[in-house]
Amino acid sequence: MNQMNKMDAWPNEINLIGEMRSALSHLNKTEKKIAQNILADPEAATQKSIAVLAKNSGVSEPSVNRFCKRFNTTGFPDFKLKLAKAAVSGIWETVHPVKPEDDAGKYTTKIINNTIANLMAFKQSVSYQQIQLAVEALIRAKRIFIVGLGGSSATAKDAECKFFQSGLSACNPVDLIMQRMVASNYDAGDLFFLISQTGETKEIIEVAELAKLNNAPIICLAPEMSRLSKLSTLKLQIGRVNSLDRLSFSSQATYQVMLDILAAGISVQKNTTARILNKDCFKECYKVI
Amino acid sequence: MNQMNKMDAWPNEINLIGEMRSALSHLNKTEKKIAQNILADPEAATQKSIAVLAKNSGVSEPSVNRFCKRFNTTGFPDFKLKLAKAAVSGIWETVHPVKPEDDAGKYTTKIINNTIANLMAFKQSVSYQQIQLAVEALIRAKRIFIVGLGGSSATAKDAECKFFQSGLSACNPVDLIMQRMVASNYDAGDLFFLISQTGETKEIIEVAELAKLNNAPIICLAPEMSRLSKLSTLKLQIGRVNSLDRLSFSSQATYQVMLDILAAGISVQKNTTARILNKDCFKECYKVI
DNA sequence: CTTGCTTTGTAGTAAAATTACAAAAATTAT
DNA sequence: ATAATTTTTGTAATTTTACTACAAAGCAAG
Repeated sequence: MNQMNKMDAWPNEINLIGEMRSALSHLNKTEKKIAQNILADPEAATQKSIAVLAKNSGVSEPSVNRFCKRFNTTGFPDFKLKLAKAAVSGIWETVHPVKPEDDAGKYTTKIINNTIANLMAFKQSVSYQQIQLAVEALIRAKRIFIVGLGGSSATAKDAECKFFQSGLSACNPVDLIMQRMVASNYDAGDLFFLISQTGETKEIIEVAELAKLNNAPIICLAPEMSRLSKLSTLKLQIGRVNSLDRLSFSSQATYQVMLDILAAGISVQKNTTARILNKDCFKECYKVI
Repeated sequence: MNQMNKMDAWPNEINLIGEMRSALSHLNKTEKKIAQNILADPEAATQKSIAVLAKNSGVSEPSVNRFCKRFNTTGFPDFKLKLAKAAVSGIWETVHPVKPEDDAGKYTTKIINNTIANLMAFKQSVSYQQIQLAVEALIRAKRIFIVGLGGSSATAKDAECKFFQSGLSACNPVDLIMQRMVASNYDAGDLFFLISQTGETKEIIEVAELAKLNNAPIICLAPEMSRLSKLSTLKLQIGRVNSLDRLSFSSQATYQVMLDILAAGISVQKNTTARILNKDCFKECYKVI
């Protein structure tokens, strides 16, 4: 329980640098001076006294103190502590773009950090209620049809596998004609689970429209405000990726984590004891088919 | 580079808690009191003043100060800073299991935090050199055959998609007979990319053995020391999951991130300008087929 | 048991951070 | 445009915190 509280408190502490960065535009002149001075080398800032930092930033000591308190810290020492934690975690910005001159060490670190940053953002934006509703709907459904195209086809396959392992009847039609067939032949108890990273792909929207014509329930895993999202009964929204640069973005992992969460929810809700992933289990699964 | 140096400097700073623990037996009475008090809850210790910590430990303030200096710190504040860093890194090692009584908020938080913890651990254990070698091998290959079964089938599909988008010739045979066919008909320039979360599944090891018989190069994405790993030419090793409990583990996301890293590496290496993920790109991709 | 060494604590000092308040800047109303 | 009000920033004093010098206590060897 103590552990739990610690876990809830952790990301905010770790992301202090990220918070400063994103707050930068809303800060006034004096605050901006301080923020920029710290962000220039956060690691070094943790070694400075308030007097030195104030002088370097060209402001007074109380200004630095007030600045610290604005970022949910009790004062300068507490701020430095949290800054040190943030510096260690390495998650400085929301997105570190991969550059052509990066070596293996650099792009590896960047991709991992970006993924973590995305997950942290996701954690803050995610709606537990929507997850709860989705879990209930998935369990209630007699058949679940999962559709994802292009980059999301792997995610769809993953969903099929995870839902199936949780004891649900999940099916992932891969070809377009099959998808349309399924969507047009809605039967009571069917549920559509549509996945799209853009939420705007023509073909998946067609599937959604067909399903909607038959008043079929649709759960979507898509960015908020997207066309697919608007067509859906229940929206599991994931923040739109900031950049379209394929090298840097790593939101797909977030989609996969959402599936992990749903699978966990299903198992918890069904009071299923955790299933062990071994050969016996596999045999058992395949027997059902 | 700055990033790099910081990472090199890590262990000494981060291991303060470990250092204290291992030094415990060589410490005298007073020092031991202090160490035990700090180790009981390092996180809490970072919030205390030297006076409080001294009183709690039943020693005087200068004793605490001297204690700090013994651990290569300039004094108490510096010690606290390093302690905080160490405490943060410790969180990454912890995996919190999902429990049947957890509500949506709790299991969601746990799954996300576990995934982040896995990624942090991955970041520390990953070999840049192996990634570099894998990227080079992938680019050199004329044809890449990707195989993943069960839970890894989605990851394999994902790999196919990502490699293909990076301009490589990737193919993901899904049925077993096709996989064996491909493995038995090795041609110069072929490369096998085998994915397994256990590294022990019989069917994928068969594929690896067939490929090995033909002296085909094999890159594997599997836990270290697994049978699959031993059969491979180049090993992209991902730490084995601590627990087999399917509810809690979330290492699959780590596999996906590894693919993101490889895709980034391929693009960087090929000096490809980042490809924009839009309809035009898709059309272009399909033309190649 | 006393001498010399090490360890620990006390008291005083220095440094660092915070608060209270006043001055300056910015905003609003006249 | 200017006076009044609010907000922001800095100065100075206070308080808290950490450190140092030195003395006392504990311990070991002669």
